[in-house]
Amino acid sequence: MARTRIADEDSNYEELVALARKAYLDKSEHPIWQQIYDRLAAACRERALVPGSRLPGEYRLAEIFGVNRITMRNALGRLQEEGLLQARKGAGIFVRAPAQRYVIKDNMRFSMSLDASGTVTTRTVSLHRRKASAWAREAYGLAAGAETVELHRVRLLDGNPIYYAVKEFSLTIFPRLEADYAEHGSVTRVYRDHGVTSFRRAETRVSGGFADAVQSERLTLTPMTPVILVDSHNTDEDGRTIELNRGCWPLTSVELVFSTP
Amino acid sequence: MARTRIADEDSNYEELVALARKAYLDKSEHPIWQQIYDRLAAACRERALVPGSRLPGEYRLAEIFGVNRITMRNALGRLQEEGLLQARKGAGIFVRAPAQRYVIKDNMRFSMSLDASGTVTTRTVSLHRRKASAWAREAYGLAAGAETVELHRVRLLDGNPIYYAVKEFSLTIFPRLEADYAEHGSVTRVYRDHGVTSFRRAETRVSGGFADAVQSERLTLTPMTPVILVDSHNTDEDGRTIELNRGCWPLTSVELVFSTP
DNA sequence: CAGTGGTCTAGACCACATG
DNA sequence: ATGTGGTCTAGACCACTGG
Repeated sequence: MARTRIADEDSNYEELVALARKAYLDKSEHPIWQQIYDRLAAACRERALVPGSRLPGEYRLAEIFGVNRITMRNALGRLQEEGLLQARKGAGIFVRAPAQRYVIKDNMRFSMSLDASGTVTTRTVSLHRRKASAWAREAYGLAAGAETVELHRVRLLDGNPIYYAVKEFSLTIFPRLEADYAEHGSVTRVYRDHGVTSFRRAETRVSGGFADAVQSERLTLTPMTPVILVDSHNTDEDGRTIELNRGCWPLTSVELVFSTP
Repeated sequence: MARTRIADEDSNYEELVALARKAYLDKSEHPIWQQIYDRLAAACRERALVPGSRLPGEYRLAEIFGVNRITMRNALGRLQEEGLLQARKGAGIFVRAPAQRYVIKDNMRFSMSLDASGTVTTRTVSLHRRKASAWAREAYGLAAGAETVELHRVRLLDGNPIYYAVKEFSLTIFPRLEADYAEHGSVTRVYRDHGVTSFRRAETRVSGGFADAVQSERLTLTPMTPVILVDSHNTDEDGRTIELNRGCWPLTSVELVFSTP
């Protein structure tokens, strides 16, 4: 593994030197940092820089591109905002997968379905009890001290995280949730095992914000990166709320489609 | 007018001095720029800094807060990203209205309705013909050289721009659009005058991006600020597409709600 | 411990908007 | 003509990550 990483870094190095070779345009019209940004952004999107691999350090990069470290940082900062790179203090700068734009159809009847060209997998981060949130208390009609179950999951496209969601369930509705989910790893399976055969997306709220520490870690983004937030809840056929969900996407990685049936 | 602006700037100055008076916390835990950012963000949200007014220059601000100009710029940069401030080269730094989060309900039957605590007004930026876009050619079934009409509008809350939209119409469907809209300033009126009495939102696509030059100017944002983009189209009762719309919101200013009837 | 990214300072030149 | 924000350089110290 370390073997391939080194190979990746080496191939990155050559690619970067090639990118830096071209002369800069007149800097009064196009700032140097923007030209560097453009070249790196293009390289990321073309996968000329290997997703998951590490870049040389900032001093080295500045040297390669023939600019001051601060100028280099300016370019790197924008690339992080767009989710093309992720810098980790003490560790280095890593190439993220370029943001393919996902198309998510929310048909208001079932859960979101996802159109993607790659392979989508799900990783369960944690499943644990907590004191019910205010949202949950209201939606499920719980008393102040009640417990709920929180499920944290990350969706990955070809191994790259693109969606982080936190779900909160009522133990009154799904008493065997923990064992059930642990065994099958599926929420719809939990539904079925508790007699819920039909459900629908009752409401979806979309807003924007900036990734907090947890969200940025899960999505391998630099903290404070802009994200799209999705709050939603599902109801069963009787109109009872059975699931609360709060999801988070890198800003440019998703396109949510709402259409009439 | 210049009178009140000066008064605003003076009151800003005193507020800023007050904000800078408090000692900074240990900077190894909380970076100085972040502490300055926090204080200014809070002041903007409380409207302690007057929306629309100008701040002192960066050198002066740095002096007030007792830091280097670059450190000050770091804080100011984040505030611009969040749409709390707007810097204009050569002109100064201006206070934007704090981003109240709007709740927009899209019920899939009529056009979006907007819940806001203030007064919403609409400003028409331009109405002109253009060569049909690819999107319009496909949606309206137009030939390659066909003309369409483009309408640019800005929505304001209490005078502050929060939404910028570009609509593209077919002249085949609305031949008298230009005169009609010029006279009444209403799209639904244009619909009615052309015999369209019932219509619905057929599809809404939500995504994220970064404001281009035009969008940032219309929304009084600093260029490259993150925004939420909304593409949608309306159809008449026969299912024929009659309107294409591309809208743009400052990232944290809107919450789009999609719910089942 | 060495190397990394994060922060901060100091000083300089430029293009632009405004009066 | 002046002052503005935008850019760039040079050098420094820190906290963190990793081997």
